[in-house]
Amino acid sequence: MPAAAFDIATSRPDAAPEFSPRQQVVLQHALTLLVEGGEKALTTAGLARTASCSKESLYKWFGDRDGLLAAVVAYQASQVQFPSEAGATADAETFRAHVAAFVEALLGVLFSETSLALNRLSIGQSNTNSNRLGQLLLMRGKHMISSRARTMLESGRRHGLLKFDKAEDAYQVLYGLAIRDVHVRLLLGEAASPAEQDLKSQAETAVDRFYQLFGA
Amino acid sequence: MPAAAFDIATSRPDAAPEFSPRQQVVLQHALTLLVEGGEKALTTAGLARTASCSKESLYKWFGDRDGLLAAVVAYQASQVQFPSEAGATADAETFRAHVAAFVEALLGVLFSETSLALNRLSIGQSNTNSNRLGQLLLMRGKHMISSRARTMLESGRRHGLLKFDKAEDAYQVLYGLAIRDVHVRLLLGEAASPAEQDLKSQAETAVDRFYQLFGA
DNA sequence: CACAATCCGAACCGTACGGTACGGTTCACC
DNA sequence: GGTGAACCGTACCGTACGGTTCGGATTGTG
Repeated sequence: MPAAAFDIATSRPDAAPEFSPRQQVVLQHALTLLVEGGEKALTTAGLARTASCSKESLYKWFGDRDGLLAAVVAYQASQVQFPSEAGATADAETFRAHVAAFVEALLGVLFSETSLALNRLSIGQSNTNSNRLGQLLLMRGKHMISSRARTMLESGRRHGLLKFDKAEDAYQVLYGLAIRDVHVRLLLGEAASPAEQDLKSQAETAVDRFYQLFGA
Repeated sequence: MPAAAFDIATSRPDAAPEFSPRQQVVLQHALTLLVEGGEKALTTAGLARTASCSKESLYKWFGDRDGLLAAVVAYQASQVQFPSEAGATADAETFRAHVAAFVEALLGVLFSETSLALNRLSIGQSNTNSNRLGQLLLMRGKHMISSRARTMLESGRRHGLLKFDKAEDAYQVLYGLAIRDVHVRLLLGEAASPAEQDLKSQAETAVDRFYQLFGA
């Protein structure tokens, strides 16, 4: 493996890769290409042309094509921000609103074109390359979010607002209630129905049902 | 488009493609290659060698590579069987068991390596080729199953065992409770946890929660 | 100005794979 | 036995793309 390749195994999950501004611009172009045309649209020559850089620079910065793909995933993951635990769980009403906001943000991220494109990319590669991309996406994306969610839910349990045994299970149910099969259908290229595009009400319904199951 | 290509647009969703026995053997080999190595492992030359047929025959039967992929999806879809509505909803107990069995079968299909491989393939191609594979998989797979599920749930409602407004919504919730994010995690290459491999108890828990939400 | 580093643009190479052509074999049917 | 269709195996072609190399332009530094 080239020394300049973006190394996943040794990089800490929370260590920002810190791409240079120029590199970030290039990665943004790569992301655009990916969103528009899928993986086969992201060729080294095409990216070099689009981003007005040389292939030499691409290989210098990212090692090889796989390194480039990994960098794109890492870059996008670093761009995604979640509303942080604003205020330590005041009353029941605001906590519930907090959960709903979390779910809405989750839907917003998962249903965005960029997230879909990266998931498609990682899934398409998941049985090659010892599956580096899938691991990266899971670590930087899903596991990150799920740990955030667990602390939120456990905070609700501490305050007697929720009741469950394992936070992980509760989160999984919340996820299932919110996402259902919409994610996979979008990944497969189906368009979201109008109702499914109304993230706010989708989140509300999911939280309603979640409280029916886990409300104290 | 070659005349011999497997045509999706005009084929009825429920019309069996009726591949010849020889072709089915070849498609089975293709499926094996796909499961083992993903899309890039399924080359026309490789399939010809593995299945002991000539590339000329492949192109004669399936038109081109896309036609081959479509044929693989259609073939596998035709292989999947679901337990049919056995007996028209006797008592509450057996109906609930029926629902649980349905969910367990659903989990069994979605988590199988072949289903995962085909979903990975279709998702990977979903932003090319005007997305033929995704459409096919959705029509032959998900929509097929969901219509089956809706009639089952509506039967339960008619007998006063369930309560919901729209069967589609109820099914989506049942799906979400059962699948949660496991499907996507498997698609990304993560291994299922031991608990997630116990389909029967997973299905039971999901049905429990479903009844908490929609039981009459 | 001299020097080094960086990077762009373009040309180039090797390879893998989709698709085609063709000779030879089997087999059903007359 | 003769004929034709279906098919196998293999060789072949064109192309697209990953990766490398190189000349020249730009920029920064003492």
